[in-house]
Amino acid sequence: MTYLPPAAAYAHIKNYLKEGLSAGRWPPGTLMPSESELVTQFSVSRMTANRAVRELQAEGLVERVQGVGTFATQPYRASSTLTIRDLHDEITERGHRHRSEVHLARAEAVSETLAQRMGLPAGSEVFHTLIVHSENGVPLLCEDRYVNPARAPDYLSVDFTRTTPTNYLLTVAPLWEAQYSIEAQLPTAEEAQLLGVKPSEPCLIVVRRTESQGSPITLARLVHPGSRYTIEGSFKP
Amino acid sequence: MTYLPPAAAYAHIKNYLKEGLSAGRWPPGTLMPSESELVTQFSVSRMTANRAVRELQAEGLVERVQGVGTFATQPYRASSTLTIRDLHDEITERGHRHRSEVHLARAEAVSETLAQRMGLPAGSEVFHTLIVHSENGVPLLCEDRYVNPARAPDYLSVDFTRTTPTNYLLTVAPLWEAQYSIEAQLPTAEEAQLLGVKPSEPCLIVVRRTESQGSPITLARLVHPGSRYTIEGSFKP
DNA sequence: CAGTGGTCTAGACCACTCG
DNA sequence: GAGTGGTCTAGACCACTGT
Repeated sequence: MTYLPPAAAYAHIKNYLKEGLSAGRWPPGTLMPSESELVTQFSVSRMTANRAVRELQAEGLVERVQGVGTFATQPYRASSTLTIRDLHDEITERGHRHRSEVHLARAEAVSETLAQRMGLPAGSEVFHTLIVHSENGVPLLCEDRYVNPARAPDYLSVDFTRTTPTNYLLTVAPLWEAQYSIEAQLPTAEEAQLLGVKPSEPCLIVVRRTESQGSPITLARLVHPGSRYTIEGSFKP
Repeated sequence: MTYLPPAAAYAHIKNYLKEGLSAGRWPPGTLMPSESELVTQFSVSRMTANRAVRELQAEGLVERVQGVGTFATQPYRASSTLTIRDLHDEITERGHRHRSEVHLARAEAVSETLAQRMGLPAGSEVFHTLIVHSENGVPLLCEDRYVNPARAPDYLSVDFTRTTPTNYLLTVAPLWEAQYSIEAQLPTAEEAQLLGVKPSEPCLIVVRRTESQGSPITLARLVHPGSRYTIEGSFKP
């Protein structure tokens, strides 16, 4: 979106509708102008009006029902774009030094519960890594990760002091889907020791499971010391 | 998107490009097919090819540069849609009972630091509420909130045992922008007491600042007991 | 200059929903 | 049947980038 001749017509229409929504005309659930109304009101072709409304739909501001009309949405779903970044990039972008310590990297037989959580057949093998990431020498993340060998057969041969599992897995299987949970917990004794924090230090724990095209890729438990790490973000509707 | 005649042409093209990206053709940064190439390859009009590529751009899968071409993106930005839900809806959707206890609701003069954090002029007044939300009688959230009176003059007269501040503020000022941070911390002594947890219990703390059209709306500190609450979500690229 | 993306038009056909 | 959204076309003009 670099080309903005004083203003594109579809953008005009989008603005008009957005401001109207913001101002409370068209309360949630009410009918909004139809495409043909916009066509006459703004003297544009239908494709242009359509694009404006379709983009609002993609942004979640309106709902459209074929044969019926366009409706303002209940905006409590204020969805946002949470950017999951690779910790390595985050650190180096701050101009700091990132280092990884690999404490474990091996193949294991899956336990029953793990097989279930990952969606793997019982009795199969998984790759298991335990890596501590630090920023300028300060431990920032303890990453306990299981990987589906079928999706990343060379995983164990990767040098994780040079790249991160996240980064590597993105090259092997881009375009994934993920479920995550974020919670506050005390670390396990081992995690506390690896991170160099007291066992009583609250930690921010992200559990993330990713899959691609229906088959699981990885399950990771990311433990951050609460005193050293926060997730930040912003969103616009 | 209810109407899918066997398959829309633009969707065909999107799929073709997505699968190619997923398969590793067009590694990150490389040039992708131009619109005119897609036009001949798929026998469609340029508008149709354009729509396919434009939607991929909106999804963050490609970058486009006018006069140059379309490029595959570095996918480490795996952006997602984090849905900020109203706790009341979340609880009632589980079939449980939500109750709010209002511990504080008054106007105050802003402190200097608060004025700065909210982006308000020093010396002005703000509304301040402190509400504890519980699910089936168990405290789940301690909500400490400051509100800009200019944006919600009737805020203090709202009955917060019947609606939530989030809900009310959405009706007053829809379409907002927000910055948030998520961290793990110990609660303050007051918060621990209000939530009925030990002061040593890790808490998930979300600090959210919202504004709309450049003027601040509210600043909230949401404290959840770590043992009772997790943020969950999923995303697809 | 040729090639790219950014936008727009004036039609068109279709599927769906409602009265 | 009238009105809605969903899609598509075959052109067009423009701005930008490279060589």
